[in-house]
Amino acid sequence: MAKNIAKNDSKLNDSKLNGSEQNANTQISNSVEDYLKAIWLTAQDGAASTNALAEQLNIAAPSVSAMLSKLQALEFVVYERYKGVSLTAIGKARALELLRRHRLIETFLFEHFEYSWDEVHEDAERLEHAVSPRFIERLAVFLDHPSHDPHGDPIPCPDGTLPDTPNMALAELKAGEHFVVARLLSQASDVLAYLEKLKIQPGTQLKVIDIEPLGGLVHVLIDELPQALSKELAMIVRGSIVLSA
Amino acid sequence: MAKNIAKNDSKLNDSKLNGSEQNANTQISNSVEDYLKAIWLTAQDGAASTNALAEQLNIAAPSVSAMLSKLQALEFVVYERYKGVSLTAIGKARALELLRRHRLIETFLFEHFEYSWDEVHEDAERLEHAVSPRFIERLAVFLDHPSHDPHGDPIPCPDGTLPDTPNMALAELKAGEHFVVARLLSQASDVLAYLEKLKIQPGTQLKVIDIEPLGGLVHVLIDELPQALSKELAMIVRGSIVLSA
DNA sequence: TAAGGGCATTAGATATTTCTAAAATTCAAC
DNA sequence: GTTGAATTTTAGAAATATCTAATGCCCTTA
Repeated sequence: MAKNIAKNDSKLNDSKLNGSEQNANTQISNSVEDYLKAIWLTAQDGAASTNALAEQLNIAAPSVSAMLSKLQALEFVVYERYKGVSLTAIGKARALELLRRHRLIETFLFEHFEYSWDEVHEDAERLEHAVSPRFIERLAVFLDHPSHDPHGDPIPCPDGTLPDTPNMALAELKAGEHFVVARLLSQASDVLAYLEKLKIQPGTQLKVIDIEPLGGLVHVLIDELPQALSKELAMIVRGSIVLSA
Repeated sequence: MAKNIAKNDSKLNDSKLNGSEQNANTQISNSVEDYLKAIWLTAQDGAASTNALAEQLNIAAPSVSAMLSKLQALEFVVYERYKGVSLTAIGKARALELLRRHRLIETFLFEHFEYSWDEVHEDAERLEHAVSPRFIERLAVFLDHPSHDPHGDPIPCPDGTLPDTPNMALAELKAGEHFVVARLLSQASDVLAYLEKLKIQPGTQLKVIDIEPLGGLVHVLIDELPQALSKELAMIVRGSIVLSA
């Protein structure tokens, strides 16, 4: 079926797409959902490359190619061979809806089922495809409509907007500044576990003692204790400057 | 692949099954899980017919035939062409594990997410395939290890045993006897809604006023109010006799 | 501007689960 | 026992999503 689509594709092809109108509310497969989410996570509002998606999804690049043609036919993406792919309004809405499910589920597992920070992701990854709109609505009420998940990532609202999220990197601060951590830009469990050991989590307050000039090593004070973070690690710690100590 | 299996099958075929030992803990598909559960629900410890399974699963009979051959090869069932199918010990364990997931999830949705009695089933049907062992373990703790779900159905224990469940049919009582409802043997939402309207639910106490001799109509007293149930309906209301009023 | 490397796509195949239509089997009734 | 209806299975096909191997495209570098 990917072949047929690809053949129609060969010259110019915005004409006569088959599944035209009904895709705003159509039931879509887990795979399609995953691709849409991956495109959003990879490119936000820009264009994602096939290889980047293949890596994000852990799927071989040719499989991604075939699926992109299918998503194009479904009008979830705009895709030009060899040029990358980006989400249409409908595709983006679907991606954000899935992201909302994912992050609400993570929040629930973390707050009520005593999951550790790095355990939530893989379970949420499967549950997000299985929950109904009713479940998500009730879950949001149960959690009292949180705006951010345990990693500090914003939870998309039902209307498709994203809550504001402090996004300054710890690595960009200057000596003497005070900082409150809002978000950790990583899903890697070893990274999260390391940061947890340093007591760096959403809500943590810290002070920058000094920044090493060459490698960008960041010296901070957390709970009166001095700690050091590499520039790379300090780049994924996001938050905002605070004025008073 | 079903064809290959079927061909090997033709004469006698308990020899050289391929996936022999590892199926006790192997990851199995949603479909396979559903079939195992359906076999258990249809036949408990006996043998289920192809058509009965097809109806239970809402799948065409030939599809069921093919799948049964596959389940046989996986050693989850004992299956003889034209003779019906029954679960092996491994298959039964898998079925009960899924049933445990299903009923714990139903209990959760009912007790904490304000699902109505008849809403829980369809959501549980999808979630049961998506939850991890960790999730179920935490859920059981969260719910304080319930023995029965909102319908009064027993929740299998992790070791594969089933809690005792009062199982006398309301239709089998005699005039003057007192009864406490434990279980409603139906998943049909119209049936459940009707019984809810009559205030007949697990825990309800009632008294039998009279039983109509020909059609078996049952007259009962619930909360001082007289009600009448058909024999058919009174057959799915299960529970136990109580001595004191 | 020609070559080469890297990225992306086509080609061809496999696994899984399902369907409808047609053939086979079973079993009960005559 | 034979027949006929009901049940069950085989045959053949389709949809979905994935893979590896081979080819095609693009763009930088010389």
